[in-house]
Parts: sequence; structure tokens; C-alpha cells
Amino acid sequence: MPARKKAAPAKATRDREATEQRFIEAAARVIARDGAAGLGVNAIAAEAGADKKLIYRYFGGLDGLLEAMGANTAVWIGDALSASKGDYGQRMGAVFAAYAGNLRGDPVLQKLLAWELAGPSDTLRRIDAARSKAMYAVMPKLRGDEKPPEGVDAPAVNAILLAALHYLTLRGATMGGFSGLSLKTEADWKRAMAAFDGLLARTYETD
Amino acid sequence: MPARKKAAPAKATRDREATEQRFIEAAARVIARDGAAGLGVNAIAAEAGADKKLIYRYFGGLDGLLEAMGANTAVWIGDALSASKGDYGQRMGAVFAAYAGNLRGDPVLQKLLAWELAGPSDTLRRIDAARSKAMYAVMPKLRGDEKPPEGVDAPAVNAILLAALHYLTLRGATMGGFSGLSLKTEADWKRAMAAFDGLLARTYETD
DNA sequence: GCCGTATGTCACCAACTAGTGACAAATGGA
DNA sequence: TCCATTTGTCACTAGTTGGTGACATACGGC
Repeated sequence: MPARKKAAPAKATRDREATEQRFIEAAARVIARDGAAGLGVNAIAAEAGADKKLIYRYFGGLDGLLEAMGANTAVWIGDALSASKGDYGQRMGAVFAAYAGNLRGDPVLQKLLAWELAGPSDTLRRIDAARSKAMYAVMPKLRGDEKPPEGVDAPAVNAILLAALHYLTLRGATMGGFSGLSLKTEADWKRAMAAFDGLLARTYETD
Repeated sequence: MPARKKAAPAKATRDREATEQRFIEAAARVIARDGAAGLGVNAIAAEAGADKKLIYRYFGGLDGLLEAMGANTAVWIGDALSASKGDYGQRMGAVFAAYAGNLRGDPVLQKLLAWELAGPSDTLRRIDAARSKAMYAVMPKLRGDEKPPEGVDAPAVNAILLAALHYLTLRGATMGGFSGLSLKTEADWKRAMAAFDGLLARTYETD
């Protein structure tokens, strides 16, 4: 065998767009599997089967890659938009239920939410920005024309209920339950959401 | 100057108990400051001003040290035990309010709770064990003889409300708010807790 | 065909990590 | 006083990290 220095490199497809996509999907897989900890160029490059150098060349670094990944996460809401009817409480109940189901099936979003609670991070804040913007834009449409009953601080109440939803979802995924409430099976979640609906209905009921 | 190889070591007090305590307090400071990320023997030893070798000698490693730190965290509950009176809902309201205040002032506990959501960890589970045990033991005493109204799944409702409290506290500490609800100032929290009390009262009110 | 450029690969660096062996020095008992 | 044990210090290994420079190779325009 003559003077070829290296044996046989250049197996890859030599397609920038495809490679970028591989990195983005690899980043999502790493986050879904390991969470924010252990998230780095080495792990992502290994997962993608490509060289980390390309992360710097194509995305400018880890931050750029994560931002691109966040931009690809677009859907995840608005499903329950058409089916919502009834008074304010019923509509919000439908929204919360749909959102809870989506969140429970999206490990990447779960890890992102958990990461937010670990501490402030510029990277994370940029990833989150697009999502939050979409969320706030959709909210008025979800509400429709219905108004919450007087004497109820609806924004605060909704934030509290959404917070509970987030926390219970994360605890269910990591510890399988919280404060004596099991959150493993579908039946567990049915019970939890029933209590949730009761809470919501009693607060927003129109006397 | 004769053949003394090293200049002048041995400044420390040569007191094992005091050194162990220094490590435990240093670990708590590091967690409060940096959270679970960046938590390691090097950082803790530097914070304590002692050698990391002693962590292995005295605690058997990082896990042992963190466990000892968790064991020292004992108080933080039961303050609102005597003052609670009224029906079930009112008693629970007092408990939640006291708990929220304690949690908001305890950055170490906050980081521990956030860490739990990042993923399962044997270390963490052991740290948490003692705390949870104390919590569950106190609960019946907090309730007193009052019983929740029929038709309400009180354990589930309480778990939901406690989940919301945890999540809002963590979001307030890291991002300063959640879902449009600001959680920075005392006034912000007063508003949040007012909505919280409303939620609780409407659910546990005896018709 | 030829050649510049884009794409991919590898080797290396400095800095950090967890963990350990060897040693100095203070303490306390005999 | 002597000596064993404990307490503390330091140096070192091996591995991982983020990041970069140098290089090989394929592609596309001319």
C-alpha cells in the first residue's frame, strides 16, 4: 500500500445541511437522555458521529447549536384550540389538559424546564425566548371571548396552576411521584388531573 | 535557616470535628451559590480552605459529605404548628404560607429541589430521605382533628398546591417570575399568595 | 482537464476534574 | 522522653473538557 498517510477517511456524505441536522437531532437526543448536565460539544459530536470542530464552524459554538435546536421546537401547542368551548373555566381546563399531555410526552422540553430552575443562563434564556413568545401570542386566542369571573385574579391563578402542572410533570418523570401522590401510570395522572379540574372548576365557577 | 524542606505549613487547628464542620458548611455555601452544577471536591475543599484529601478520609467521598450536610438540615418546618386553628382549609393555608416563607429564604433547599428535577441520582435520593421522612411524620399533626370536606381528593389537591409553591419559588429565584406573574418583590409574593389562598379556600370551603 | 473552496478528520493544547501515595508535623499515651 | 497515631499538605496520575490549527479530500465553477 503506497504513501497514503491516513487509511480511508471521508466516509461522510459531505452535505452541510444534512450534517447540521444531524447535530441538531443529536443535541436533542443528548438533552433528552442526560439532561443539561453532561451537555457539551464532545458528547453531542460523539452522538452525531461527526467532529466537534464542525459545531464551531457551522453554529459558532454550543450556544448557537442549542439556539438552532430551540428554533426547531415550534409545535407543541394550539392543539386544543378548536375543541375549546364553554365558559372560561371549561376552556382553560381543556387548554391545561392538552398542554399537560404534550409536556408529558416531550422529554426535551421537560429537561429544558428543569434546566431553567437550576439557575439563570444566557443560553437558556435565548432558547426559551421563542417558545414563550409563541405561548403568549396564542393565549388570547385560547381564551376566546370568555372572561373570568370577577373577584378572581385569573393571571395569578393560571400561573399557579401551570406551575403545578410543570412541577408534577417533572417530578413524575424523575421521581415517579410527589408528596405521596404517585405519578407513574395513566391512572395516576387521571386522578391528578381530576383533582386539578376540581380545583379549576371551583375557582372559576360562575355562582 | 536549616534544612526545613517546606516553609511553614501546619497553620490549621488540627481539630477533626471543626474541620468536618468547615467542610459541611462549605458544601452548603457552594450549593447555595453555584447549585448542583460545578459541585465537586475541588470546589468544596477550596471553599473550606482545607485539602480535598480530608473529604475522602473523613466522609469517604463526596457522597458521604453531602449526606452529612443533608442530615444537618433538620429544622425548616413545624413553625406554624401551634398557630394553626380553624377548619381544614384554614389550617392548610397557614401551613402552606409558613412553608413558602421558609423555602423562599433557604437557597440550599431550593437548589436541592431543583436538582431533583434534573434527574434521578442516588446521592440526591439519600440526602432527600431524611427530609421527606420528617415531613410525612409531621403532616398528621399539622392536620389536627380537622378533616377535609367530602368529595375532595385532599392528598392530590395538597400535592398540586405544594407543587405550585415549589415551582413558583424556584422560578422566582432564578427567572424572577413565571407565565407573566412577577415574583420578585414582597408585593409580588403577596399577590401570588392571595390567589393561592383563594384557590385553597374555594376548594376546601364547607358548603 | 484545473483549481479554489467547502467539508470533514485528526492531533494537539491548556485547564479542569476525581482520586491517591508519600510525606511533614502535631498530639497524646507510655 | 520516645513513639505511634492522627491531622494536615503537597505532588502526582489519569481522564475529561472546550477550543483551535493543520491537514486530507471531495465538490463545483471555469
